[in-house]
Amino acid sequence: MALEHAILVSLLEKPGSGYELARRFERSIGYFWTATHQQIYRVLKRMEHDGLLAVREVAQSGRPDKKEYSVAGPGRGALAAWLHEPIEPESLRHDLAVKIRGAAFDDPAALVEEVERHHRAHSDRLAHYLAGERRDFTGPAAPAPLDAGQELQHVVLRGGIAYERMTIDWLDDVLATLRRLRDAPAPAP
Amino acid sequence: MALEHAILVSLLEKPGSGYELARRFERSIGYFWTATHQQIYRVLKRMEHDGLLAVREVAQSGRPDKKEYSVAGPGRGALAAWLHEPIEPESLRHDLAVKIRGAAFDDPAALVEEVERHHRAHSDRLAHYLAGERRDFTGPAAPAPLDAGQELQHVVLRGGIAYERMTIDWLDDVLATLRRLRDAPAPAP
DNA sequence: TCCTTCTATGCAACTCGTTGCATAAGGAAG
DNA sequence: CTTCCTTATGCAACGAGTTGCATAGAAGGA
Repeated sequence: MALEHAILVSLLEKPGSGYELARRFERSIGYFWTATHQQIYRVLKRMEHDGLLAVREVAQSGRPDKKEYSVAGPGRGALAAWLHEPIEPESLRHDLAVKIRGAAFDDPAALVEEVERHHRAHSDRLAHYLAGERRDFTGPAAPAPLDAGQELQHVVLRGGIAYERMTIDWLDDVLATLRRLRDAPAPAP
Repeated sequence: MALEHAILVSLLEKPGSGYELARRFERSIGYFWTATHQQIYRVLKRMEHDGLLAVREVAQSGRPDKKEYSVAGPGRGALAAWLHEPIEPESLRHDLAVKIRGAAFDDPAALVEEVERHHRAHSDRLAHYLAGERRDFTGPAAPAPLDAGQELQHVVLRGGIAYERMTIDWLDDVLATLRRLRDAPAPAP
């Protein structure tokens, strides 16, 4: 049910349509929770039916009409209730780690290219996060002082930055290990 | 389909029953991929039906019989094929981050306890990983030199250790931010 | 003696999430 | 003029994952 809560937070930060939410889930909020537009539309419909959200039909010129969703009173209540109940520390789902352990039963060197691809992807994300941090929080165009909401968004973004930095360092470690296994003769078991 | 591959890797490392796999998914492999016993039993059945796995009924004394699964030829092939096809860099699902952003619309201070709980859980996991590293890879009882499979298991474990260290540092940052927001008067928007 | 825990497997019902497809109007590129 | 991209919403089918429950023998503690 965490998608519901992510939607509530995003709509509290700024009301918007399903389409707009889907795009936010490719950026910002999506760094910590992903969803496709299908899922978002379905959940929005259910949440509106349950009275958590209010809809407003917005006619637009030059583009299709949209339904703008905003959080209703019970939606705020549902979010508050969730915030006060404890959640389990998340567990990772890291398929690359599975692949690396699997490489022992195949050719470890064949993974080098794949790991390099991931390395580039994480470097790109890091650059993107750092640009966002300068733009919204630490650069000259950023508001000062920050309000509570911005402070919290910033600390979450710092988590994303720390995650990408850690991952990049680890992928360097993985690459060094794969290359060592490729170049060194395998020791007898 | 990544659960299939995680199961293949785990069974190649050591054949075992569904029950044993479920316990491995609470430790070792489960640090990077989680699954309940229901899912494991269902997927094992399907994989056996598809010819990826072989089963052997093992009678035991003093406990129920078990079905020991091992990887069949086509299973090895399926794993190799997966290893050679590129996968998308994973995206996080971090509900605590959603909660932190949501705290802007509730009481940020109310999250302190929850974040401290997560801090303790991650510290415990880190201690657990470090103990495993000493036992299997760096301590006096560890084999030397390590073979390729052990080197790869070690680099994956180093990733888990780096992740926990990074998370603990970030949670310290989160706690400092929450306490600052609690103690400082909110600046006018 | 009863109650719980451990080993071991499984069904049924449900929600969550993905993939493929469909529609429809406007604008930009070729 | 056609093709592609963007905005905007949605259905249908499937696969992934969770939750609750059931069974059953052996061991161990209250």
